[in-house]
Amino acid sequence: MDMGRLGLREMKKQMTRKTIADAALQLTEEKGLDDVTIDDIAREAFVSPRTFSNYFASKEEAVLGAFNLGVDQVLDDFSSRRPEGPPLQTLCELMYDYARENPTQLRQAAQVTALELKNPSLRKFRVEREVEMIGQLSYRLGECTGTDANTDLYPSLVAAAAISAVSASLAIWSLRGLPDEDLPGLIQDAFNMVSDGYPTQRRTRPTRPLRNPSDPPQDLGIAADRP
Amino acid sequence: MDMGRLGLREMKKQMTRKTIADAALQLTEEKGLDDVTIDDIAREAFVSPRTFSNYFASKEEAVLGAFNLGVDQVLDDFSSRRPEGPPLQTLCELMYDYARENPTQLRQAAQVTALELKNPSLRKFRVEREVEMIGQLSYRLGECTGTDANTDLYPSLVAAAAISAVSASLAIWSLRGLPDEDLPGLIQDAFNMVSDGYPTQRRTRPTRPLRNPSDPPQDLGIAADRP
DNA sequence: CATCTGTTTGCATGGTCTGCAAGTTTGCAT
DNA sequence: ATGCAAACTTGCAGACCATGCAAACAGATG
Repeated sequence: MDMGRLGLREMKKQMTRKTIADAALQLTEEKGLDDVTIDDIAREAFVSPRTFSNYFASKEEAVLGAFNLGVDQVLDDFSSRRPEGPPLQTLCELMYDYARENPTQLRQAAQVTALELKNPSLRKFRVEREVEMIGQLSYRLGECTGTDANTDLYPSLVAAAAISAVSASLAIWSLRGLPDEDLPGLIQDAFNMVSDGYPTQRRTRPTRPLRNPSDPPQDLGIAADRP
Repeated sequence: MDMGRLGLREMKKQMTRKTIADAALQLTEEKGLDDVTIDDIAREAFVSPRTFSNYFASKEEAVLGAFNLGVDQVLDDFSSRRPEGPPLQTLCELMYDYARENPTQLRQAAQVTALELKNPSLRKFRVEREVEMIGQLSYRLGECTGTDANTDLYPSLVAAAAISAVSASLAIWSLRGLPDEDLPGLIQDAFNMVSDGYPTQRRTRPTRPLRNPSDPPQDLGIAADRP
């Protein structure tokens, strides 16, 4: 039997996980993470403190668990693609599409930035996740470009550049107050800047318009093949 | 009075700090950080556990404290410079010079990578430091290029690119076994790759020779002004 | 020397993490 | 349905960690 794709057991587990994560997030927003104990979170989520530890290794992981960044999914998409064209361009397209199609998750991701301002202990954990992503992406880039991520600079640098592009876009978007529909444009700008070699002092397109005909974002990647 | 630039009190403090950090490092290499307690480190350093906590907030900080990366110094140098030329080129020059002049400290920095393989809990703390550096650098870049790091992508992206270049160089250098005199070349390669927009599949120059006349590293930054 | 300040230390407290064993729920096959 | 096995929850215990406080101590200063 298939039990609707997922056994009752697994369903409950996912639900418990989400309940705990949400409780952690809510309490953190209320009182600040430093004034929240694992016992508080467990009580709020109707589980024992011991069970909390079965799901998350720390308060911080729980809070971050409330955000399903979904970027992993993009990385999976990238991994399953046939290598064609400059990796940065592919990644930009994937991220751009993802940002347009999943505004909610991206909005959540950007909220982490705000949380971090009031709860600095979260930072370690978020950036560790980012570095983890860079590692995976770097490995995959090595595979599909025929370079060795352990020997060659190329995969690590490209991976780091791509993740920074997204990360920086989210940060700025957050500081701008999360204006609707702005993020995909920011992401494209970031990738363009990266693959153009960081042209000096070119300013980021202001909040609006999203599309500026005189500065077409489609020029992406052309710089990536120049010797 | 000046007491030879530094009072006895301050001298002792620095010495205690270093003693603790060294003890932390040694024990970590012996037994692995997970099997080392703060009490162990304190005993090894002839201080009370309470004093350990006066100096470091955690075991991990203590271990990292044994490495004086000195990159902060480079950032200070950068901050005190008159803005001229593309920032990435300036940063490359500074880092290149620093790498040539301070092989010991760079070697130490690269050793952190090795430590991380056996002690994953260190990672969080190291990358947090890196992100901290990106933040500072980004702020300074905003200042000296007339852009706002809170609004504009440019400063954050350049800062992230520069730090990744160094970080990736160190990682690969470490994996290659820290061959003498290789690092400055790697750093230049990394910065070149960054400021050329990550040309696809260009392979990193092999371990030797350090200087390859047919691939002059002096072409740095020329891509940074192309519109 | 006398005093003032900053450091070390022990102690106490509250919080976190992990293993273990007992009890409960779910999955699955009969 | 019934029963068994695997997985999950929970309480408890033990080790570790972080921090405030106050007393003792040592360097600085005049």
